[in-house]
Amino acid sequence: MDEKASRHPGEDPPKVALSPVRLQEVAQAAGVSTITVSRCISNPNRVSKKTLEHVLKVAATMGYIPNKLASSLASAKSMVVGIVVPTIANPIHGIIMQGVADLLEPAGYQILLGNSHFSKRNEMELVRTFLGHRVDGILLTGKDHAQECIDMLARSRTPVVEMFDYTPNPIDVSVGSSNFDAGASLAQYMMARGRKRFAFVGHTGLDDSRMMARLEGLRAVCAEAGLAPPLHYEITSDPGTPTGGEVIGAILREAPDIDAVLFAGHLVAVSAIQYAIDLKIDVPGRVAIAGFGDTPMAQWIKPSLTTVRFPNRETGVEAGRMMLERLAGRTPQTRAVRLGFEILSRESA
Amino acid sequence: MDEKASRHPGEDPPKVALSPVRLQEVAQAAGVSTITVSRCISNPNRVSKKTLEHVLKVAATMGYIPNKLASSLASAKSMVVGIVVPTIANPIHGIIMQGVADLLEPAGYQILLGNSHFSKRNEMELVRTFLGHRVDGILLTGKDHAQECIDMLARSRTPVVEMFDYTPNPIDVSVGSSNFDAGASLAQYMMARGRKRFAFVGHTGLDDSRMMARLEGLRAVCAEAGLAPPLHYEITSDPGTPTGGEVIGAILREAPDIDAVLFAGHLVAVSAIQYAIDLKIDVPGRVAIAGFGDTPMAQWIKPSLTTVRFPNRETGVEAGRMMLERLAGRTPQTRAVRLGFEILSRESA
DNA sequence: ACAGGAATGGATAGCGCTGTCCAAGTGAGG
DNA sequence: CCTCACTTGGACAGCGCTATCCATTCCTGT
Repeated sequence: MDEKASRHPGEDPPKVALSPVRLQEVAQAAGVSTITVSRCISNPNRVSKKTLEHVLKVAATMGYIPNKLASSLASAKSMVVGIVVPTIANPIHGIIMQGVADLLEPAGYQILLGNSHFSKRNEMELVRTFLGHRVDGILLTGKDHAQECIDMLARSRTPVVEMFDYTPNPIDVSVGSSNFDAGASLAQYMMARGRKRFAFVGHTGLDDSRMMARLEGLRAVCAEAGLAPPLHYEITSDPGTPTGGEVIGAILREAPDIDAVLFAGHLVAVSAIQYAIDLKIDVPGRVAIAGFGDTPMAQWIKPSLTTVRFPNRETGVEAGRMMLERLAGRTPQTRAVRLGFEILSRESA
Repeated sequence: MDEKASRHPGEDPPKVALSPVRLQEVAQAAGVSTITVSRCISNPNRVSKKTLEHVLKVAATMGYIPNKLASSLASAKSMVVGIVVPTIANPIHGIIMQGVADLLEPAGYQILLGNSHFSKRNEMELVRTFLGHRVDGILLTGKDHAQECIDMLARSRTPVVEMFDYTPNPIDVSVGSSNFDAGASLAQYMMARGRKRFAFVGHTGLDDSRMMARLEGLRAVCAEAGLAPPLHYEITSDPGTPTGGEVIGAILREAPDIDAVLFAGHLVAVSAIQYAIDLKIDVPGRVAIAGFGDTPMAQWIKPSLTTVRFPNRETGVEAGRMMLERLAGRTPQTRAVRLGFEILSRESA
């Protein structure tokens, strides 16, 4: 009926891949106009029940799958949100993403995923790509971003949720916990139990600013209490192969007055406890050990690990909720949501 | 110059969101045609160096971000691949995905992510959605899928990589390890060390068929060796809160001749060892304990856990490699790649 | 029986880009 | 100086869908 539908069966042999069924073909088969089929798919209540059922049946029979590319282009809504994490291999980000996904997927949004590998530059490139895909929203991990990235985001008017770290000045909206506060609280917890000389073990390099913020929190509390500034031991292990344990012996040898060691990661902290047991170091008698982040193992080990639990899943869920709000065109009254953390007081400190 | 470009500056006030710069506007500003700009973006070597530089500079100045929706629609190539995992919260899938992403991202592909929550029905819906987005390829976790999903995939002619489980009959191509073989190998390892009476602990419910396959492998080896069939203890804990430890006491009480316990998960196995120590059960003297899957903790615990290491990252990398092959239009000679596993012989068995 | 409005379906014109085909410019050889 | 191959840029026609506006139909109240 339309010359545009230049699919002359039999004229030339079908291409290698049989091209997918189009809206127009469904319309033709169902004896209605294209727009009616369109409405059946995306606006069912603008069509009578009878037509709807008929069209849907024809569409199903033909195996019709609407082309989202075309619909997104025409409607300027992609129903896709982009999310940037430093690395998916880290379960923390997996859990946060799961929280996000659990909110967004039921609402009909798809997730475009990108790994920044802790690089602001990569993050910016990912944001550019996402913007190219005309995502309806973008979730970013952390609070520090390239200025160019921030500008690009602002110009695009795309809803942005920054998550994980608490920041009072988000690009758009944000949700997270304060690592400075976590470090400070853990220090206070230790001091309340009589600890006076602190060491901090972690690698503050690549992993954005979180580790550093924890150390800063510890430092601030020590300074305020008139204690000696904490010793800082940098370890540069890949995740999964911590040498954190080895460092505990060295610390006690080099600085025997140390009576509390904070490990930036939970994995290192657990391994340190194991090492301490092997070395017959009394934990927490001789030295208290604590970490950041929780893991099942932390409670099974003897002595069990005192640590800070961050609400990762809650962060993801809240981030998803906020994104949904922004996607609906609303602006939440609190643009920066501060989530707490919990000191799990166990045996090691 | 073109009436179609109906953006009369100043005629009516700009809309709430300043609409993004279009190819045509860049072309106009650079004094070239639209197609030339298009080529500068996606086919730079079809344009003279001089024009290229000029156009790129203009585009950068204007903050031009090409609309991938439009380009994908026009070129029938989206540069997006979809990937379905049961849940991103599980680090195993995170690691596999990281492997996939490490191959695909540098090649310019974006990743559309979906969680099936262990449901074939959800998986099918995700596949349908992905197909709607006209992804260039789809990666699926596991080897069991809804028939309708398989048919849909076949009809679409989209490259498909099934990963994680080994299957000799993939929809398209596949890569993974055999859980049956892993169960069998671990059983043989145990038998070679004199173990005669086996128990298997795990929850074979939700988590697709992997746990079951491991048990089947164990069963087959027991049968072949003329041993009593293994006892099967079902535990139904959520991940992260295993009650695996508690079951070990019960097993030894109910079936005192058991001298080897296989745990379907590594987390449960580690917790079981902790419990065994508490209960003063001699491991591996009284009973050997082993698991599937490795975790840093497995080697730190005393006694350290004998377990099967699956090459998760390698699986992801190989899956990414195969996808890239298929995306390039090539079909690898081996359509089903069988990756091995490694029995990490440690102290607990 | 008939106006008035809701409910329903259709025609038209793009969304922003690229594939295809063609025109113009460029340089080497005769 | 002209022809021929080659390089470079452009015009045109869609990709498959939806927004907008318009034409029906169908029901209600008077």
